[in-house]
Amino acid sequence: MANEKDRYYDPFYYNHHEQLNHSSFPFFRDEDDNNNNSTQNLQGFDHNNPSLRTSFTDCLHGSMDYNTLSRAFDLSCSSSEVISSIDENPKKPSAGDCGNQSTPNSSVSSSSNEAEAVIEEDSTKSQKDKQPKGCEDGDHEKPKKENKPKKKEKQPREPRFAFLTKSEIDHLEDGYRWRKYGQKAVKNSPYPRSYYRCTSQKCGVKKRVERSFQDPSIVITTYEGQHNHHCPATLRGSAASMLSSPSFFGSSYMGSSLPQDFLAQLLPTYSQNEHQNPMFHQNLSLNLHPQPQQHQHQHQQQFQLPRDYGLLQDLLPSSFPGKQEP
DNA sequence: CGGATTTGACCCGCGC
DNA sequence: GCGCGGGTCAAATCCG
Repeated sequence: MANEKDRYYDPFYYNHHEQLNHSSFPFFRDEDDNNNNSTQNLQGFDHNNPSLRTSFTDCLHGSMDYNTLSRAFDLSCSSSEVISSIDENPKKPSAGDCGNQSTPNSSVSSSSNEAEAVIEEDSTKSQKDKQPKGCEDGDHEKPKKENKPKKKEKQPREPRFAFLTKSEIDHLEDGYRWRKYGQKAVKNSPYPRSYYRCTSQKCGVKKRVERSFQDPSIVITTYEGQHNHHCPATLRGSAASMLSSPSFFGSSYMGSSLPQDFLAQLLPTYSQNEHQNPMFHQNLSLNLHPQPQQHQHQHQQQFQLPRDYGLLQDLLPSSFPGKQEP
């Protein structure tokens, strides 16, 4: 079914419709201002332009994981490799609060390995998963399924972000601890889909991991929700604390020359911590110019631009390559 | 022994 | 209403 919903939902839609490629990829904003702005191509963003590629990727270079960036950009946390973000939500999700992070849109992530795309899935599907069916509501000791929880009111699902990652590792390390709670065979795919939940108490973040059957080297990781706690296993030191701070962007960096200044400062700091960052060892070797050299980089890293590219545009200095002039 | 994973069963939404 | 498929539960099992 190639309806609009699937179009946004299915990562492969973009691959197959070449809306998502290295020369242009769309950014969907989950704005109320919907639709006219629902798609935003990165005019002037030439991924083949080395200077541009490096300007952004360099900064994130191998040293930042998606958690870091997502925090920095007020995103939900997720794992590796991201290049672009697509929001299928025609309307503002406004959910996924889980606490502090409330600034909408914008999604940036970095990762290891070579990412193909990032898609924010929508919350229109069922949300029965919102609450555990048969859990603690007292009256059904024989929980197992026959508890008809009297029509839970339709509660919007958390925004979801799907990451396409080129990796041989299914479950990519992202610094958070996950517990697998399910696995399902995927229709038309020999590869199963795994379901994980954040092990942190009161953190309802979930993620699904599956491998593309069309390109088995690609792992599709879908995050749902936002962590309401700090990443337990990642960034230590200054970069971590800086990025973890909700006020980070709200302070001196906001509204100024964000990417270059911010990233320029960030990178060195973080790089010092490379050896401390577990992710770095695992899959953060970076290849800024993906070329036939995969043999030496089993995992390559790229990252994604903020989902709300428009917002980023505002923050970009005019000298930033690829910045759109108003 | 406690936590994580596996896995079959079940629930639920959706399309026909 | 029925079947399908996605998502979740929870008992069993594994593992450090």
